[in-house]
Amino acid sequence: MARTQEQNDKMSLATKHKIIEAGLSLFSRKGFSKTSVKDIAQTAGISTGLIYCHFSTKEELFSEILKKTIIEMSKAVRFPEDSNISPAQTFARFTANLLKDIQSSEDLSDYFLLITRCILEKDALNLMEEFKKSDLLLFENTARLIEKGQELGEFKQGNSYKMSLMFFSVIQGITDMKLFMGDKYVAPETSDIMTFLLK
Amino acid sequence: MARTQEQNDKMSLATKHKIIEAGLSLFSRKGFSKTSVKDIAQTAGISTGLIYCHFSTKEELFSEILKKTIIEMSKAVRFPEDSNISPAQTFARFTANLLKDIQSSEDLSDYFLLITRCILEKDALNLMEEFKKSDLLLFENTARLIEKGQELGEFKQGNSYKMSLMFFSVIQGITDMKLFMGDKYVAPETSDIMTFLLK
Amino acid sequence: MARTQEQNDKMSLATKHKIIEAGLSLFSRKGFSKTSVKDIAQTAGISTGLIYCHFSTKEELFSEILKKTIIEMSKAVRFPEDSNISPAQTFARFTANLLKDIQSSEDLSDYFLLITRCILEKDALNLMEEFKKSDLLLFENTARLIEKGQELGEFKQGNSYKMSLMFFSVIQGITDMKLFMGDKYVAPETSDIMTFLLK
Amino acid sequence: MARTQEQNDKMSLATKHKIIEAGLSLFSRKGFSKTSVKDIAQTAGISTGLIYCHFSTKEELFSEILKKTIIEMSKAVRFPEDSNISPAQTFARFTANLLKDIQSSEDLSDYFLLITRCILEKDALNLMEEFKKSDLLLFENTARLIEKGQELGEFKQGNSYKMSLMFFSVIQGITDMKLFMGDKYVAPETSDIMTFLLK
DNA sequence: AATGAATGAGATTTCATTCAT
DNA sequence: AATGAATGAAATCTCATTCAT
Repeated sequence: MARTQEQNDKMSLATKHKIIEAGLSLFSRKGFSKTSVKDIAQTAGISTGLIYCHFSTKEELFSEILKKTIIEMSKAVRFPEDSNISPAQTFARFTANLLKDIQSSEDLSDYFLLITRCILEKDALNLMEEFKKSDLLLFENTARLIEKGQELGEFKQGNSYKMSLMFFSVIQGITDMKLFMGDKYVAPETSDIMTFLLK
Repeated sequence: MARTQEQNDKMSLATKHKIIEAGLSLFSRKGFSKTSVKDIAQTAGISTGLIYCHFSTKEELFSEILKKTIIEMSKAVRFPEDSNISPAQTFARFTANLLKDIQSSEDLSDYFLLITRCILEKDALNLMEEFKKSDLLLFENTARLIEKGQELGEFKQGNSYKMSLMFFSVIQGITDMKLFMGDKYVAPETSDIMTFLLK
Repeated sequence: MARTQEQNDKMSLATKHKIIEAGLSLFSRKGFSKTSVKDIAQTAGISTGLIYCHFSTKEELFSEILKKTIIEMSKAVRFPEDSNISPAQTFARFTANLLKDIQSSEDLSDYFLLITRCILEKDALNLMEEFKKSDLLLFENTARLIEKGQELGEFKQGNSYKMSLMFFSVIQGITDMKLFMGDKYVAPETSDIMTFLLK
Repeated sequence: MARTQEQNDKMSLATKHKIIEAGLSLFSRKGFSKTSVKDIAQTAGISTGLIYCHFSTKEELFSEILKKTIIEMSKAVRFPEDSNISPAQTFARFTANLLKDIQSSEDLSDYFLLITRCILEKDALNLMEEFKKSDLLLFENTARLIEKGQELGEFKQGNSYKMSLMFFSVIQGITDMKLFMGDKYVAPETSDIMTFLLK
């Protein structure tokens, strides 16, 4: 008897998930060019060919992972509208989490690494298309959060979009340097980063 | 008639220079993997094989370019001991220059691009070796400059090495984001960056 | 409740038929190499694996389709022994039908296309084996029809087998050229083809 | 000392020639899909990679060979304007040569095989583009030759272009059948083929 | 020193075939 | 019988490196 539709879907999804996990991990650590499809398959514990049942090219796999990454990050910075937590606190928590992640090379830092490492290997323009599809949501969400903080008098005045970009520039830079220097890197404190936002 | 030793040396040096120029330009714009040895030869206006008379592998060529780049940057941040210019002014000038370069994608920004783009593609550990050879001079010079500023009461107190790393992290991040976003990027002002340092 | 033997057989036969239909259509239009087993399954509306319940390899499927095709064509040229229609008329009708089919890319022309396109992609020798199994019936039937025509004084004298081959060569060539040139092809008339047979 | 430009050109040309020779032979005998680039390289006695110094893809190699083939055939059918040989004689010679070639699987027949076998494996439309580039010269040259014959009263009246296509259809068909049947094939005589043209 | 043709190892990709369900 | 996820061998293509001249 054939497997049911449901069973197949579950298998397929599980495999796709394994591939994306392996891809994220390898792309973010080794970059696009130095990560081979074979690598990814081995890490995911499947055959090379199977990857091509789920993604038509290596590029497409990368693209999809990047898209997911941006969405994931976007979620992480989302400001809880009805919450009692102030923008400054949201930022501080997010930043502290990130710094911890960067220090221990986990979760969130993978996302930044992916963007840092891999985007730079590829046509920035092509990737901006991906970004546009995600509507630059991340930067805009963050800008909106900054505006809230400015209204509440927590943050300095200024162009909120520019400040949002500055914030992510700093994070990018820290992620880069950590990757680059490894254990030699002495990470800044949350407060160091908040300096340019807080009054 | 055979060329004299001297003539040969001069030619050889000129060729090597051409290769390094071409390499810096291509590696910083396209990254290590996407730059082929043939590309470099064509840009330098020489034959592919000739590169291997001067460098034994593509890796070595990259390494040498990186080393040169770090030394060059190190020079640019060197604090003029006997000058009348204060550390804060030195930093402000350097930062302003850099931001201008980044905006117009020139000179100094090439160096940062090279580090950002290419280091990340390679084994961070391997490259740290290169760095060690260059003695992490850049970061230490900068740390010393920060110390001077602290003595003069211009800069915040704190671990100067950590602050030095923070400074370069910010610069790295800005270079990345500019490359990534192109014209969409709204660069910060010098003063935004100096916030991290100034009292 | 288990299906009866009979029901199973009927289903099995229906499936096999669907596969052969899909195979004929795709092999004749796209050729052996460019037709994938998955293509055939999709066109037949079944799963890939099911094809292997009915045919052990892609080669075997092709072989079987070819065999059927040759038999089918053989039937089409069969001379109705007891009929009032003369050999010349039989030929003329067959040829006219064929030319019409070729012009509109239908039925009979599929058979010729299959032979033209696909046989050529494969080991001619291997396929001759298939042909032998079909006893070269087609060519011989046709030769016999030519002999009848010769007896009746309708056709030129000559080696009837050779003339039969010549006839099919001409048809093959026309099918090829039509496929190759598409709308640019100006097909010959029935009479043009009959020239070499008729007195 | 480096090789001179001339030496390099000679080497390069010799290699390209070897590749084209090997390609023509293999493509015409085995078809496009079943001929691997490795095959061609081995037949040409060179490394696989070297083929890609001369042709950017397998498709391009095939295309170039096809173009050459069409030109070559076009030359073979060219009517010598000022000659004493009549169109009928030109045709008869060409046809006789071709039949001989087909029988012994040589030279000219390779060209027809290439067209027959390989064109059919590929997008007819794509290849028509190639043909258009060659201006369908072959068919038109032949049509012109037929017109001469008609003026001289040697050939039947009728649309010369259509007759030209018919002629090549017959040749194609014969080449196909010969390939298909091998030694079992009994080829027609020159006169059988001329029937279509002669009064 | 200089050339660029040539090599060959390794990457991506395709697809006939198998297999667990 | 039926499914389609999974495999793995083989194909195309790239490119750092070598080598004859």
